[in-house]
Amino acid sequence: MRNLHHSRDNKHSRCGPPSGRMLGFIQPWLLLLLSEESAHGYQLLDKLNQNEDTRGIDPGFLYRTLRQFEEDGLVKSSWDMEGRGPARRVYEVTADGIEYLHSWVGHIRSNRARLGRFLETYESCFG
Amino acid sequence: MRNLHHSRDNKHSRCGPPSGRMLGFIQPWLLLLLSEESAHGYQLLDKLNQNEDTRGIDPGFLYRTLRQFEEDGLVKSSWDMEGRGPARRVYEVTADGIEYLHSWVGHIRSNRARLGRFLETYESCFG
DNA sequence: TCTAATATATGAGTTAGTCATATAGATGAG
DNA sequence: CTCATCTATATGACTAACTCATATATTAGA
Repeated sequence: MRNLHHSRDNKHSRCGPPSGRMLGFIQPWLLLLLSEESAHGYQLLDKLNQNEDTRGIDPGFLYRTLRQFEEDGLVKSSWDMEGRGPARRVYEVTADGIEYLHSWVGHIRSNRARLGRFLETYESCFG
Repeated sequence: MRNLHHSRDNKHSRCGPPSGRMLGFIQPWLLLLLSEESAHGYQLLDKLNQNEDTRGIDPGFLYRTLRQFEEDGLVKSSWDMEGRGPARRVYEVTADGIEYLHSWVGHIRSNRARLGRFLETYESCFG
């Protein structure tokens, strides 16, 4: 054991200690936020940081993800030169993006159910 | 878009399409199964393949994970030479392993809750 | 004796996400 | 005016967590 109890001071282990964020969790949030209203990266970064569940995302990851979304046709972007500060690249979700979000939600539901089944088995063994 | 709807025929995308397994999901199952009863790798592989939620795991990954668990003190192993076929390395969970499983479950619960909160937000926007 | 099942293991590659850092325009303090 | 800071986007290098392919050895059965 040693440091394994505590999340991040553990350099050698490859067995995925209970810490860190779930993978592939930010992306559906991005599409969902963009479904509510179009926004630029920095704005999305702000919104994600206001939600405890999505806090602390790496900006580099966010911007790259948005560009990838655009390459995949899930969003499209345009420059907003108005207002103060440097130009913003404003993202808008496409019909494909919304469709994709819907299918993503299906997988989220089934993953949630899977976690539930694990917990049931756990509880029938302990507690 | 294009192939993005369908899980795996998608070479370029980095945005995590709704497909594939959740990361870090097999490991708590391993500790849980070993809490129920000690077993060797091949046996665990069998049990995982009988559960739809954990089916299809890579044997190499399983064996490496078990060795890592042992290095971290979560399990301990001994050789079983009896019976037919080649020798089996039998794993037994340790007290640390069980403690670790409990803390893992805490994170699983909170991840499940997070998915729930995402779905709530999604449903308040669509459906 | 050849094939298949049981059993464990390693090397190489991929993917997703992190960390560090670069760049640049706008704004306010002194 | 100029320097620091905020806003905003972006890239390079790295790492962690798997996946894929393959190696190896023992035993059982056709």
